[in-house]
Amino acid sequence: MDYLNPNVPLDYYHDNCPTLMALKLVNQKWKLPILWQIGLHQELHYNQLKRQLIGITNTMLAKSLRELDGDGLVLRHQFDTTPPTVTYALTDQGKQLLITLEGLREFGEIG
Amino acid sequence: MDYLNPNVPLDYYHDNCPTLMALKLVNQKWKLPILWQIGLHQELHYNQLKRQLIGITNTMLAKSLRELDGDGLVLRHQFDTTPPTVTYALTDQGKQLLITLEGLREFGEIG
DNA sequence: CAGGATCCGTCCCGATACTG
DNA sequence: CAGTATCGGGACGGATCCTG
Repeated sequence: MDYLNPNVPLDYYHDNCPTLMALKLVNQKWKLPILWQIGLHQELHYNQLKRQLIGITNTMLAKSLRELDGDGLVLRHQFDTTPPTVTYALTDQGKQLLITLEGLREFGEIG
Repeated sequence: MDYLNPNVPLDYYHDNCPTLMALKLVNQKWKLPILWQIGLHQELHYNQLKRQLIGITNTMLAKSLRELDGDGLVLRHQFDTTPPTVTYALTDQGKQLLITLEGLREFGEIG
């Protein structure tokens, strides 16, 4: 709780504070639901995933998955068949993040 | 981890899932820093708070404080003097939320 | 001292259409 | 099957100025 120094602008912390960095990983509409679904099924194909997430568009799903992959939360497995097959699974980090966020769930239920 | 039902659109969960609700409380640029600062000092005047948060504008600080108050995370104490004096403190919920988010800090440090 | 009002740029997100 | 390309609206955040 000692992240803020009066002489440093906030943007510095947004790029360095671990808590804010962790929050940024899931601060987009579909990211957490995507992580939940993958965690729930261990491994999912792109279209399987899309069917679970009612209302999501290809644009958002593909973009979110790319970012989650880049952030090391999900693992993309591509099989070079025709038609192509891709599956997504959680990394250990992704699993750890979901576990950590369970703490928030209890809070939300109280409030 | 069983929040998502294939037959229900996501917006429903955004308004009902405790985890997403808890996340929404702090999913704005200055909210968490504001909570940290108040928690750090127990109680702060508006301008004291503003001086700690380098770069924040009156618009954002006042708006964030109003919302945090409305969400039950901070407590606004107004003294009808001239000039007016207002102090902000954390509610028990606000304190609890900060404690919970400490879990995220550990995660961010690993990643 | 503690804000409110207004304007404005940016980025998130959705809709639609197309592809190796 | 698993995406990409493009367009557009709306919310979020910042800048500036004003006030009881």
